[in-house]
Amino acid sequence: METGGRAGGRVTLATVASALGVSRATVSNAYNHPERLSPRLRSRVLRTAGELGYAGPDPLAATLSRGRVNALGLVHGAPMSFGFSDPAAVLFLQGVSEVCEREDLALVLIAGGPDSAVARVALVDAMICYCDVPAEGGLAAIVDRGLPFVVVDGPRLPGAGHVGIDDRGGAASAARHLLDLGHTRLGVVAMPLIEDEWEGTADQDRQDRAHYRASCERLRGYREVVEGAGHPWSAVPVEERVPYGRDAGRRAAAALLARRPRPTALLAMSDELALGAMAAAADAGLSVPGDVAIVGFDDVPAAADAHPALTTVRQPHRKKGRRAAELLLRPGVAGDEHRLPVELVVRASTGPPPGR
Amino acid sequence: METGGRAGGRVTLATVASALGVSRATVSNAYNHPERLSPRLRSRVLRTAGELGYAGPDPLAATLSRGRVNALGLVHGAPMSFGFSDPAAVLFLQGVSEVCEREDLALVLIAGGPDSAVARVALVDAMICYCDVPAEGGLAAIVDRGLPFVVVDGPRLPGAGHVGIDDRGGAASAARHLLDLGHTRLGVVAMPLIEDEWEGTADQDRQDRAHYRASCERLRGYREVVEGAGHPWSAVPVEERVPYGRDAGRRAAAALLARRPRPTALLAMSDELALGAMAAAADAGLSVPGDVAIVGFDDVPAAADAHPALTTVRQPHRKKGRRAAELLLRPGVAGDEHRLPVELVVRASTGPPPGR
DNA sequence: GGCGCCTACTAAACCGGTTCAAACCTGAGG
DNA sequence: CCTCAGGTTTGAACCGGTTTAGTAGGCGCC
Repeated sequence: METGGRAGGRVTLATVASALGVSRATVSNAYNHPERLSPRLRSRVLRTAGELGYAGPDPLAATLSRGRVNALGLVHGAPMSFGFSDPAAVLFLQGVSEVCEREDLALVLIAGGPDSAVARVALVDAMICYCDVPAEGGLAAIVDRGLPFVVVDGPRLPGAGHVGIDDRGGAASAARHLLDLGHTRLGVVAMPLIEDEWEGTADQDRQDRAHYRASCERLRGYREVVEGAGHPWSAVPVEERVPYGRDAGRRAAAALLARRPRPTALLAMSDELALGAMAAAADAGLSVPGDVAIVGFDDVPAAADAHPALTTVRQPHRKKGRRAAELLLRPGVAGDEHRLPVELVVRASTGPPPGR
Repeated sequence: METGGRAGGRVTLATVASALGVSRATVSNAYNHPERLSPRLRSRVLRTAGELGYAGPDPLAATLSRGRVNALGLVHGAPMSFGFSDPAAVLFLQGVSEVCEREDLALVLIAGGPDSAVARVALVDAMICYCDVPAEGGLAAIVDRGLPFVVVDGPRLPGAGHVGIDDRGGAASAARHLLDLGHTRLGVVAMPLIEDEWEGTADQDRQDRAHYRASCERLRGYREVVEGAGHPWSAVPVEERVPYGRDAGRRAAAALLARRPRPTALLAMSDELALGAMAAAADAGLSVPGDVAIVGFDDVPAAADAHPALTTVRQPHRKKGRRAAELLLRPGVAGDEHRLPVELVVRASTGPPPGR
């Protein structure tokens, strides 16, 4: 029976082996290669193990021998709890976890970015970097460990897989939609451009120094369309707030809507920001899309449920998660690039500018 | 010249040691106990390691020696992706991850329940069981491994920590709120009671066989109040749907609202179900709370954002997550029970019954 | 000059398994 | 009687580190 601490140390495979007078290899085989044992001996081994309170080979030791952990790592940027507060991230996680589940893998969440102490020692076979990766080798710890990895939404790195979307094209389609409706006074509700926690109106210099790839690309998409239509980009205010949640969107939009002349349309870099912007419009007593049109990015579930339903750029978050995980399971496929499609989804939050 | 290391082989601590003509212990110390080395030798070790492409001690091997993984396991019930689609679960995860982050631990997500292959071999120091645990030893795999664990919202198990809420009391306060408003014809939008994927109106027999602890308790809370007020429980239809998402709530509520006489108030066992029920009310052309009052359970963020804002029972999801994780960090505290408070939050989705 | 003490380093045991080549049976075929 | 085949079982190397007890040498102290 199981009593508390058994004197004489822990019960290991060796304990069982010597209790039976067989070799350790045999006990190991009883668990891992039943067919190599006579059924009779095998059942003796298992019974004795049971009596001794041996729960089977220690996973850690087995892992060391085998060299395979059966776990995928997922590296988040700063606050990990953040990864859960962003609906887009949650969808991504869902996608990753679907694959993990199908393949019987554990999913190891790692906070603090790719250079954190945790990332350096986490027990995984491969890593997914779902965080903004500074192009100049912020991944040293992971690369040095020799782990295969894929970068999501980040820069394309040699030797690593890559999954992303056409951020620029998606942003461009959002901007084009507004211009097509006749808007000329636009404002941008921006995600952070640089990791300095700064808030305010990002001038051209700051925009040029933008670091985060997704922010960069989306900004560039907006800009290309605006300038392509013959409007000066300098007339489009870019309000940056941190972090990138709903409240940030609300504050950024409040600032934009307080401008005179007031923008007639807002380009938000994410749905969360857009949803915050809708709240800001309500705060200001403005109707959407009557007084101000708002378009988001992501198409999270809340976008369709919003009042009015949010026009946005759909990207396949779950599929991104699945693809990232699958990339790591097929050896040799790392190095591949996967760019998933985006699509403008026109709903009720956009319409022609007032007075037109 | 690398006489010590075998050509073609991997660079290990031994490779570095023999390249330098020092012992392995010394190299190990260079990384783990710098103060035990002369600075000069240490820098020689580090430099040589760098030249040889040695990235530092292998985390897996180090873990085997040390006996500590620095990771917490989180066991989910069936589809893990589910854990992410339920907003309450996401909040819980956030709580757990906050602690993990603070303590520099990885968070290992494990699908398939506590008896899955993954749970059996996952590399963790302790487990959080965030899934419905059959009271009769469905946790054998984890118990056998000797891992400390806490059960969340499940049965109280000997030797394990426990975190939960007063489900019965919370449910009771919701029911009492409706009765106080004057409602007499109630309906229950239920989470699954038994793990058989069944759908329909749960009769008394099925209610008695209910397995899932939270469902049981909430049901009992409703019932006690209803009967305490002198109404027959048999007159209260309990509609069970699976899974426990918004769509399930919508279908269950549709069935309830199609009854004649129609219930004037719905008790939903979760906010997701309640939100689905609100959609069903809209489908039926009924106003909330004018024609039908709806009360949820959980107080997820979407509850406050709903139209009308949802009356519900608040439970501290994040705190539950934090508490569960913290319980595992303090040795010897396992075995403790933590019952967190709930609180009725009255919003706009409840009011007096029509014609009163 | 003997003694204790400190620093810098090492040898060897240990963590708990997996695996591969070789040894050991046992029975069939020649 | 010998050989060969085939299924069982084992010895020993290996996975890649950490750690403890202990040694060698240098130094101050009386």
